[in-house]
Amino acid sequence: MKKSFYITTPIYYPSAKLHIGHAYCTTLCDVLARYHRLKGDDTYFLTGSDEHGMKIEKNAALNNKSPQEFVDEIVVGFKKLWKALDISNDDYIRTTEKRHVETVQKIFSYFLKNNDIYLGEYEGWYCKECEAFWTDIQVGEEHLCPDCHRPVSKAKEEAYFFKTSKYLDDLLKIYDSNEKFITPESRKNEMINTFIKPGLEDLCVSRTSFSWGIPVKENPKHVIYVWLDALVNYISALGYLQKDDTLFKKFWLNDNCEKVHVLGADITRFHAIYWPMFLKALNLPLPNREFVHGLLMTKDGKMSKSKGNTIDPYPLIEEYGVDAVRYYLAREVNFGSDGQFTPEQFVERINMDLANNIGNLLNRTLSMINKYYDGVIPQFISNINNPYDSDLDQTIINSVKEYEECLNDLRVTDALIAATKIGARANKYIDETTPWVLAKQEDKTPLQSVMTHLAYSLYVSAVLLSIVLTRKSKEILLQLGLDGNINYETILNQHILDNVKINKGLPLFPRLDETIEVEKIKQMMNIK
RNA sequence: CGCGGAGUAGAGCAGUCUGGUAGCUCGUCGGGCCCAUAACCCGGAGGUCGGUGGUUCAAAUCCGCCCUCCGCAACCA
Repeated sequence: MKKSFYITTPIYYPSAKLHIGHAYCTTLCDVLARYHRLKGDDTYFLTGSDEHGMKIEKNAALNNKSPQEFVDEIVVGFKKLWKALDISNDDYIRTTEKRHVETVQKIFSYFLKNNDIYLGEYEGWYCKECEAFWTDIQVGEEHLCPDCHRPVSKAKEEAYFFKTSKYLDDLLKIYDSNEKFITPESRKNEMINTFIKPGLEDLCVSRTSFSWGIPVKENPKHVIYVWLDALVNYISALGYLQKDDTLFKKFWLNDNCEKVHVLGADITRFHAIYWPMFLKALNLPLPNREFVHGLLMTKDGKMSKSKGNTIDPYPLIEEYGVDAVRYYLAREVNFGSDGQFTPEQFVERINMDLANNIGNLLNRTLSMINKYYDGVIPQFISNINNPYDSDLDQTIINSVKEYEECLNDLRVTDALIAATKIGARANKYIDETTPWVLAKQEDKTPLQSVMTHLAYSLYVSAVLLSIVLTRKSKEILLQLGLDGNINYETILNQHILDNVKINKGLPLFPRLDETIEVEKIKQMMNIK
């Protein structure tokens, strides 16, 4: 049976402009989605926005707009950024859309009927800012919100609650049975130590203190509180409890479909604890993996408006191209740990991996094919007397294998390291075989094997990197004389370039002058 | 003692689970090559692995204590 793959980003909150940190997360998901499509898996990639809540209501009022107008405008900006970054999402879910609202309401009603949700009066420590209730242990002796450290106060409010106790055993079983359900593992331990061991409270799933939300049908003065609303996007977008639920059946209900949520550490709790419980209560399958990605920070620490150190992805895309930005994001920071954005590293990464390695390899190879073979790649042959040929062949096979293993395990960074090994090996191969010497020999067989090996190495590199270099990979194939279509099935076909007329063009990635470009980027960063 | 992460060559990191000649990328210095985008290839220098005490024949790696930095609380993946 054909494999399928469903991947989601968090749905971003439209209260401010997106910065490179959001681009980071979305790009990683996009790379994974493109990989699975490339491999021929049935793939569905979802992103979207989480548009309800008190903060939106407030911000809209400050701007003299209705909440809907307010979010509509911001969401246009979100979509524009994803387009600029070549994000290949199959759908974009907005929690204010009818399809989502209806699904959430149906789920809420079902939970009510099923006794998973009850109307209670909560008396507890309430943090107004976080819109959250906390336990005695959690607020401590000083009665501070464990989340925002502001003072909390005893509050009583009529509210609906989800009975977490009913599903706690299920949750622990999930953790035990699937080691990779939440990764990195430290995130799972954090959940257990911080929230489960101290005693998990029932989750408050409605609010009466604001109105910008999905109304509870049975009791319209309540709106459904953020997490029951937001998390459901992952299935409402597929048509769950809607007239047309083809996608939901095809992906979510499909045992052969790997379902992956990528998320930030700040929302781990909701994804790791409540989302599995909701799904259990609905008797639905669980996602296979919840991957908590690291933060892309600057030297001043985490990016934030107040620090003035946020980085807008647009100027970077304009100046260096979408391929370079995507490559930087996918390669620089080890997926799962925090990383630092510095202008120096940005420029260095592009120069080393893209200009010097793959770009220069293409340029020097095509020059030689022009010079020695009038621009036509000869038939692929291997020189048995040349140990370097078999070594390069082996490197390619190993790299492809490693690339697949890494991506199957969501390790994007490692996969790219594997992919760029081919270019590095091929550059070395040129020095080892000295084709300019071979060209002077009468027997052209050795030269032929070198040139065809180089061309093929470039072909494989282009295909592997196509999930990141959405445009330049095609460019490589075009310069090699192919039509620019990426096809993974032919990746191990060494004869794909036999007798193809190359079409040498400009350097793929011009080498950047570090001093000048670092200065430029620093200026971009100062335009707060 | 709030929770969590981190301290390894000039920079950024891997290695720590499963103790046993300290590794990668970049920079730097020297050499090579000339097909190429001052690129590519080879070699050298550079680290008492935050500190300290312990376990051990042996510790970056295991255990104890201490120090420093960062994130989780303000619009913020």
